[in-house]
Amino acid sequence: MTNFSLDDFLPYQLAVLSAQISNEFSEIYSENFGLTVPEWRVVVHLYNAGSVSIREIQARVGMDKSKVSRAATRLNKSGHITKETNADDRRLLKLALTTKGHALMKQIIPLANDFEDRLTQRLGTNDEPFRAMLATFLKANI
Amino acid sequence: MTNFSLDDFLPYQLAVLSAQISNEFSEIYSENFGLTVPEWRVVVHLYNAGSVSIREIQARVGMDKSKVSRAATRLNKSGHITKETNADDRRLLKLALTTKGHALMKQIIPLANDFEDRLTQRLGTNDEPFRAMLATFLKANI
DNA sequence: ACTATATCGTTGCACTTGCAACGATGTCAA
DNA sequence: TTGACATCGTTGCAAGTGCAACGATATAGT
Repeated sequence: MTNFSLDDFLPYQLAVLSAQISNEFSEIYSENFGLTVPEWRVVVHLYNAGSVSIREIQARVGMDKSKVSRAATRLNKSGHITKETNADDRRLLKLALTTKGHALMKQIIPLANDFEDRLTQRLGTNDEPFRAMLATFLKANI
Repeated sequence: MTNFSLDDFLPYQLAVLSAQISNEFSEIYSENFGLTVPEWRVVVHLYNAGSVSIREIQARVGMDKSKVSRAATRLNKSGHITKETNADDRRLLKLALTTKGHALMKQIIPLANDFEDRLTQRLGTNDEPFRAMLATFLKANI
């Protein structure tokens, strides 16, 4: 009789932990600002990267282009981002934050940092090595 | 101007890593045995726990009861598990692996262990502390 | 210039998901 | 026993998902 424990299985552990933390944080930007996870990711990337295409966001934050496209449509309708075609290559879009979108980020960032701080406290002294390993693992796999 | 890097944000890192590893592993049981993630979790838990209710699986593997219910229906139709009502409390079901379901697990477990070994190799010497922290974090949060 | 090929963002489709509502069953107090 | 309430598993529904196909645009070879 072969043994197998789901609790000790790394893919399962990661899925549970990731879902839990993601839900905790998404409550913050969902309840306060009505954002979904894909919308949050798009907005953050635009905040950092300025004016970029759908394709670049897709490659950068690991979401299917249809997901990015629909998130961008919603954000555009809600007035948080602009969508214009790139004159140099008219297949591409140029997405960018509006003033309203920028103001939104200014509000969310402190909340995100607070959340991150609370996570750090939960990890205690293990925080630094944990993050180091996460970074290493991510770098090796992407 | 406030700064914020998605790459260093723990919820994002965990989501990306978890999705990637989960996809890698799900290819194994999806392509070889046609299982979905919820089905895989149900089958594993039945393999470990014997005869249990939907409710217990829900609590144990962190899935909504409707998700467990639908996975159980599919597994029942494919002949991998049995569904009978619990005589002591007829609100409850008793789910259990069939011979076919058991044989399936016997095939998958070695593949799962192989996958876990390859993950361990990828983590290298960081494997043990990484898992220790994961376990601690999970225990503190569930 | 013209044709074949590639890339971009959108959309249709089938499927999954979470949530609420439901019927069925059990519990407990009056 | 009866009635109020709780719990179990299923199902309807709206929303989200990945994937493939599509039109529009760009590129490269001839």
